Amino acid sequence: MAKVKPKSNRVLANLSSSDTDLLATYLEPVALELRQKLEIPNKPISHIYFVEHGIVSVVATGPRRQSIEVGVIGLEGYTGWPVVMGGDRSPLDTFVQVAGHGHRIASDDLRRVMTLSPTLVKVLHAHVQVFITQISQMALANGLAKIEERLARWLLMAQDRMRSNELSVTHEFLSMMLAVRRSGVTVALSLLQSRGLLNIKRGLIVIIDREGLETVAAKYYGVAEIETDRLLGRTEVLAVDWVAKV
Amino acid sequence: MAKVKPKSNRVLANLSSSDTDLLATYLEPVALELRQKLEIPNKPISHIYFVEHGIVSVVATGPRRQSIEVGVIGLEGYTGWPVVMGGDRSPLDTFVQVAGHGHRIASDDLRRVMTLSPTLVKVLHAHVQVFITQISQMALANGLAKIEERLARWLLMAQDRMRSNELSVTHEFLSMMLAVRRSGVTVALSLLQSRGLLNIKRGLIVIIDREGLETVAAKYYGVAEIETDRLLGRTEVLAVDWVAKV
DNA sequence: GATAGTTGGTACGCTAGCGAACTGTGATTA
DNA sequence: TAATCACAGTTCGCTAGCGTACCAACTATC
Repeated sequence: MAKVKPKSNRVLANLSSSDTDLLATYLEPVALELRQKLEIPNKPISHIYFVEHGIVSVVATGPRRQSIEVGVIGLEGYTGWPVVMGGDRSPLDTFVQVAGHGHRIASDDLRRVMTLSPTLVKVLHAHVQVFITQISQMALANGLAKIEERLARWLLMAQDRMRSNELSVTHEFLSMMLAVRRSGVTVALSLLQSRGLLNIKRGLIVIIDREGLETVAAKYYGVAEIETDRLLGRTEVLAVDWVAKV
Repeated sequence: MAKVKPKSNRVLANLSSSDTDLLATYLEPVALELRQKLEIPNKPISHIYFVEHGIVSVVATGPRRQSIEVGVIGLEGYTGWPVVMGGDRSPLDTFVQVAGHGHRIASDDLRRVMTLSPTLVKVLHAHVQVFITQISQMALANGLAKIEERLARWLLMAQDRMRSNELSVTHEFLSMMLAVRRSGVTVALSLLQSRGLLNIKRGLIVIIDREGLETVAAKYYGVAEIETDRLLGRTEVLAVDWVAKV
């Protein structure tokens, strides 16, 4: 059987080789299709997805059918934290925001494997800590930041995960994630462009001045990222994503 | 040694009797003084506090020294989730918002005890799930709700934890928790009072019509509470708080 | 009972962001 | 090549909430 040893996912990259082998038996490579739903609110979670490329959004829905993004998962993490915490569901939506690929494991398999390896559990828990920090920063930004600040923050977080200056997203889409008007996004983006921080193309945003964006995003960006580096290591990109293993 | 078997805390109430005994050795009763800091951002957490009476606030700080509440802990939970998750700190502030009492355990003791009892860990994890849900609902409310809705939500959550219709809080204090103007709180409270949902006294808010408040708070309130009941049991008040144990 | 401090009510002009609409423009398909 | 459609830019009047300030009322203290 040709097993795969994925290394671009920072959680998987932190596993010992024996834990990697243990998981590898159950991990299954998957494509992450745009808009694919990985979890349905209040329904049992079938699989845990370790993202290697692409972005997954975790979204909460309020009254009036409005939704807002509360968390983002990319190559630094995995979906399905309730399973890791002994549960099987959450009230949140989870879907693919930027198509990509990754590996997944069935919830039951993960539950079984977790009982076998405390060191594996430790690494999985590290990302839960990161994720809690990220949500709390999202609560902070949603409550206090202006649109342009939240936008800068979003772009930085997306760039971190995509490892690319070019982000294929529409204003319409961003307006849904931030829960603001579409034209509000257009105005804020124009502002950032006029300051030379990025270039707007149709359906594409090109980041030119990352440091400038960080200045705009102020302290709304960075806290969760420091936690990620602290808990999952400063794994600064691994160019080689896949290593075949016979 | 006179050990105490606290029952008003919903996490402790969910423990098996052997886990209760295990913890009891290390648990120490503590008063929770108003404004007492239980955790300092980015510093090691010394103790985990199981709240039995009172309210603890978890707060994130942004640029311009502004802060906003991202979570609340009362008799349904405990502070110090990073320790349970294998860490030792978080970037968040944690302090006593309404004075009360509880039990605490040193972080190192908890770490040790957790290695001895998987069933204990399971119960501790249940509250982490609840807490994540709560923060995500906070991110939702901060992003989409109006002041009066957030206020109604806050009052309901406080009432749940204090088990009382009377809440001793000032408008000034509420304005800090919600990160809005003090006078914004006054106006919103007046509105709620004019609808007959509550009475405003100096330094005191008396809830008259809880259901009315729930209507105002709409879907911003309730999701986290359902999770709490689901994961920690519908422990509807235990009038007797303390059971002495020789 | 006088005084000082805390808390709450109100008002003013201002800004960010809203909802709704209309227009332009690049991309795609017929 | 024309028609269509998704996407982006802009405008209008409007609302929620802001910052600031001032004053009233209650509380505590001397």
